[in-house]
Amino acid sequence: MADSIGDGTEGGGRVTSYDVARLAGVSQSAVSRAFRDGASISSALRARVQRAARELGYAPSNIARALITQRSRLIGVLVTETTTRNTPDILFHLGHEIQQAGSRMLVFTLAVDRVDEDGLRDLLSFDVDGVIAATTLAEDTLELCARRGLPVVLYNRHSPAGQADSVGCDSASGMRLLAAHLRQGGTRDAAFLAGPRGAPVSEDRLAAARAAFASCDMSLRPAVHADYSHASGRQAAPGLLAPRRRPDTIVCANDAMALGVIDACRHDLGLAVPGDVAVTGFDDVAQASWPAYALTTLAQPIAEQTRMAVRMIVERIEDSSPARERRLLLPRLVIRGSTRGGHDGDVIGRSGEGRKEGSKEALLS
Amino acid sequence: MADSIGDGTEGGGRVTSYDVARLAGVSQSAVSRAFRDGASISSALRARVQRAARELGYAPSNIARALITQRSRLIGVLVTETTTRNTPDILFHLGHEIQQAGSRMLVFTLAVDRVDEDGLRDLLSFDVDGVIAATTLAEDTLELCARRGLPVVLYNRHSPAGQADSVGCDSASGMRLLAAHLRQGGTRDAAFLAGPRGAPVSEDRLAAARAAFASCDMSLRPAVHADYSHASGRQAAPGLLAPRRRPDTIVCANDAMALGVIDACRHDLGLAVPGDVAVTGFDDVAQASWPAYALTTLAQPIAEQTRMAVRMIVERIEDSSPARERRLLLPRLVIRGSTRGGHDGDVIGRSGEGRKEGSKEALLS
DNA sequence: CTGTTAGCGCTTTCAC
DNA sequence: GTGAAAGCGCTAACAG
Repeated sequence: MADSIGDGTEGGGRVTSYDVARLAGVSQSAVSRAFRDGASISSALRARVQRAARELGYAPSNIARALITQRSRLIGVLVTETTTRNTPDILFHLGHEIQQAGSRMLVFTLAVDRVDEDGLRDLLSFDVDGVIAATTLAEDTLELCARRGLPVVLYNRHSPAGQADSVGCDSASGMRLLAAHLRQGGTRDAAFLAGPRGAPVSEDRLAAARAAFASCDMSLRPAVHADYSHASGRQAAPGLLAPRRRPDTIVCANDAMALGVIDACRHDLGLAVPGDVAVTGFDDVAQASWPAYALTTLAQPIAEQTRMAVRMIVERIEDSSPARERRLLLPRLVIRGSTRGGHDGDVIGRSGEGRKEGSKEALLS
Repeated sequence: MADSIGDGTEGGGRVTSYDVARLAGVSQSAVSRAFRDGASISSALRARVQRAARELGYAPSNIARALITQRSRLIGVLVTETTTRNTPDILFHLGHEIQQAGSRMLVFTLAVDRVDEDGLRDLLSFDVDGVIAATTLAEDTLELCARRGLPVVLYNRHSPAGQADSVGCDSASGMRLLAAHLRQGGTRDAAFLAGPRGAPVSEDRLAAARAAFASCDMSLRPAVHADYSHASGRQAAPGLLAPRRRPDTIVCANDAMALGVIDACRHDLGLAVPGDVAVTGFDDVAQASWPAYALTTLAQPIAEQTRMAVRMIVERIEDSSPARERRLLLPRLVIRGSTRGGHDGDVIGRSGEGRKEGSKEALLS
């Protein structure tokens, strides 16, 4: 019985639509149509072709198809090592969503957060249909993409000049939630542990924190910079918490650093969290919920954000209209044991759609 | 000055080698040769072509090239959600190494650890040059791949029938190191927390532990199964540690579960680690070294293993000889605070190349 | 609904 | 070292 792929005897090259056509006694077009839904072909013919195809173990070549359709079904995903390491869920969900959309994720991991012309050429060279970038892209690079007709969606950053669509997390509203919570817990003197200087996500969160704290009449010291990693957070802690003038709260730009700070407090400095110092993060990575840390943090709605990013890129690929929009989803405040006050496990705010801006769109909220 | 990609005026379609040829006043072949190193072309001509190319922002299409060369420069990487979540470093390093090798990683994330014929067809359809699979592939599926001429390298598992190359971690030698260490620390009665029933990595590690413990005259209770996650480890702990007949040591099949067990001990059950119970893991993920856990574990040499996997797949792609080999790299025992005895921070064993088996190769060690 | 024809963007003989 | 022509595996008009 002809039951499986590759019953064809030889061990050699690719099985082509031509082979299938011959075996089924039909034209190549028939084979082509049999493998594309919505094509006008009788179900009888389709069945015949399918049978011949599975007998030979035929699978249409995406590459050949791409050459003619101008759609590779490849989505380029740009990430830094930092993202891969500290927020692996982003990559995971992106892959999942892209797969759902019938495409595949081609991962470009950048050692440094900077895409130059070579990088762009690389992307173009692999014929990706679109790019989702969780990395920094200079405005002129974005312009080149636009000129090339290569859709780009920025993840957790945006193009001030509106040269690309973007989806991000509304840190402003998140930080307002956090500031209110901290205030209630008695925070008087908070320090901010930022990511690398100039890192968009960190800058955004820092600015948001500053604004939120100001409007709550709380002080926020000048930011100290680390590199987003647990180790760097742990390392920055002694300086941040010098006995002389120790802050009562440390707000971190991401969870990994916050976890490092907590470890430093308890294991290096002999400080109790949240007794001596409260610590907060941002992202809500898996480890934040582990009882050893119980980190109060703002949950970046990764599932929603990635879903949105993929939706946007798919739309742009189909549309290619140059309309640019910026979507901001709302983070939730997840209160756990690393801060004072509130009930452990409380979740404040609803994640999901927040604001939507764009050349064509009005502000929603 | 013609300094950057896309100075070409229009915003339209792709720039082809034909366009470049016309601008440079040469043939298409010349353009082709200018972009392939080792092609016979004068440096003068090459320079002229390059200039025209960058003026137009031309980048050769990998797809068109692939169609003729039969090399897509795409490596399919098969992973389960579990791997992505619990050992993100594998994916990260794989991507890194593949990129180094001049190819790109096409990620296929599987919801369940099982590749069937459809999955295979999918892979073939995307014209990957080869596959690195950190997932279960049935022997007959492997045979189909072989028949198709699709090279496959198995990661952390192997084909008993030798139908694919593989690279893994020598858990047997690792467990011997661990058993010796535990014995020294006074372990008398150890339990094993395994991953899902039938999961190859877990089965392998369990068998290795059993053998190692036996040869040290230590007992190892029948395995309890969880699902590799922190949550599942935490959940399994109460059963594992029932007061009646509590084991003095829990050996876990991976770090994530071990971390969950530690959390359960300290926060749910009021047990001290390692005072009341010692806990060990496997993998040495980032969190294992965080002071809140200080998990004694066997370090899977991910960097070496992924490098080896990529080297092997590249060789097979170039060679296509059907020789199959199995490589086992050595894990290191990293002693930290979750076990008794030994000095915190001690590292036992050298990671790196261990055994190498294969139809053509002799056993090395 | 089905087959025939042309051609996607590139590389590769083969002449020169 | 360089150009002309053919063709990779498929889809997209176009007839019938």
